[in-house]
Amino acid sequence: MSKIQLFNTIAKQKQQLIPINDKKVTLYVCGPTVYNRAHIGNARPEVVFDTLFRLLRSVYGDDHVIFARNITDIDDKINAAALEAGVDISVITEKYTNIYRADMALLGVLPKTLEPKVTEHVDEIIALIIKLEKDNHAYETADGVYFHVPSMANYGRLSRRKLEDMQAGARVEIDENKRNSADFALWKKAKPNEPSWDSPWGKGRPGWHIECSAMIEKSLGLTIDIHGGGHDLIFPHHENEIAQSECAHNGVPLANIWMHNGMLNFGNDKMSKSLGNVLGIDGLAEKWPAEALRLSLLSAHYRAPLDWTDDLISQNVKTLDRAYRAMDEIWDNTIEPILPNSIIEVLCDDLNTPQALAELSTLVRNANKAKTSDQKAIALAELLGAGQLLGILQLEPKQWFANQIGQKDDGLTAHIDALVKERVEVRAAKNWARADEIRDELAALCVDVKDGPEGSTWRFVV
RNA sequence: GGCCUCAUGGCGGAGUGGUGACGCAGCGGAUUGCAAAUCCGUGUACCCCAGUUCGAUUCUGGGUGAGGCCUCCA
Repeated sequence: MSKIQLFNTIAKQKQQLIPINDKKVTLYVCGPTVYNRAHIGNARPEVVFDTLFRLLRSVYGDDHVIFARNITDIDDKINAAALEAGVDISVITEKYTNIYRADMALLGVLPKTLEPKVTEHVDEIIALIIKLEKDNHAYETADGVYFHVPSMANYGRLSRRKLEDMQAGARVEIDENKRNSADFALWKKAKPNEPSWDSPWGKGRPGWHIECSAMIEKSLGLTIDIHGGGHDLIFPHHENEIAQSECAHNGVPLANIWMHNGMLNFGNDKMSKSLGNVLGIDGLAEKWPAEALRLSLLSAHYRAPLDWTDDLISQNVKTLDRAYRAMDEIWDNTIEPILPNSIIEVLCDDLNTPQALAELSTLVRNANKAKTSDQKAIALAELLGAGQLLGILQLEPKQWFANQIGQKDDGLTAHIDALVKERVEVRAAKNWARADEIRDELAALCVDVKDGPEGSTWRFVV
């Protein structure tokens, strides 16, 4: 069995993944708050951890990996959106949950094993808070229940922060309700007309961090193998998850390996709604093949920041085009995928996707050089397997090329066939002028003709 | 102010204590009626200054530059 090395944020180095139970490898990634559409930045952790999921499944078996990603469906921003639209929060959350799932499916992200929601775990959240309060890690105030950070001796392990340092640089306003400025809300008491749930502290709703602690405990156990999310979640979100869970569980670690993906950069400007440069997945997918968006997200190592540019996407469209062209030449829909060891090996080294793409280009070259039917069958099988691991190259090549210029009607295809047929005839008559003229006409239709000893073939190009 | 990343050719982007992947673009060749595609070959790079070392892009220290977090933003 392949050994998987992963960079553990908490240890600041690569460590071998040793599952607590290799028949039940557990992975949890923080998911979206469903109050609007997802942008491409939200997609990076989805695509990165989906690739990890695919690798884990290939190593431990499809049925032995449990991947949970939550849906946060209780939140101030959801309340605001619901209030503005004059509807119940469930209308907002259901709408955007469905859109989110559809967007991720577009990017080749596999469905999760579990998709816990906050609204379905309010009881567990309350139980956890009661436990923390009983053990003097939490206290009630006029507006809620807070976790008392100084009650945890080793708080700050993940983000390497010291309580004193944080207070020195604290920019948060002093909250008279809190005993310490670092304390954070476990439960917020409801203001009039806010959506709320009953609790021992009256009507209210959970704080931000507690949901993940409760959902992990219920769905996956006290300690999970891998916990992932964006780099920006290290503090305070993951730090606080650790605090809540470990204080409630007598110090039992919440996760053995913490993984964090780097942020996407957008030129000089941070993507923000006020700048109007938020790149939605739906908008990008109208302009580019979704598969190229996924490949672009995998083109840099997951921990590195990634500059998101049109040029990057365009380059990855070319990469896919080349791979599909190679597959098209040796296509046989009876071939079953073979997972190439070269790809598995580099992915096992902290998910080195750029190196995997280098291996992929070798596979493409092998496919182009394949002469015998055996060579072709193996080359195609390995390309399919590489695609399966990376979540790309899952279309039939013909479909990819057809998608490049949208839906084709039969009339156009017939027209192209006729032109190509005429061209074959004039070429046979060595009427090169007319042949070139027809090629120009075809080029205008985004059609590329290839002349070979056995006639001419054509395909759509970008 | 505190914590954390990063710095590789025209561009993107891996990796390594000793000939510096891979892709795109460029160039040469094969192939082609000419092309396209494909194959073969090829030039150009490791931020600066010290130190360790026979030897550093790779390790250590310092500097400079960029980014992230410290604000319920993936």
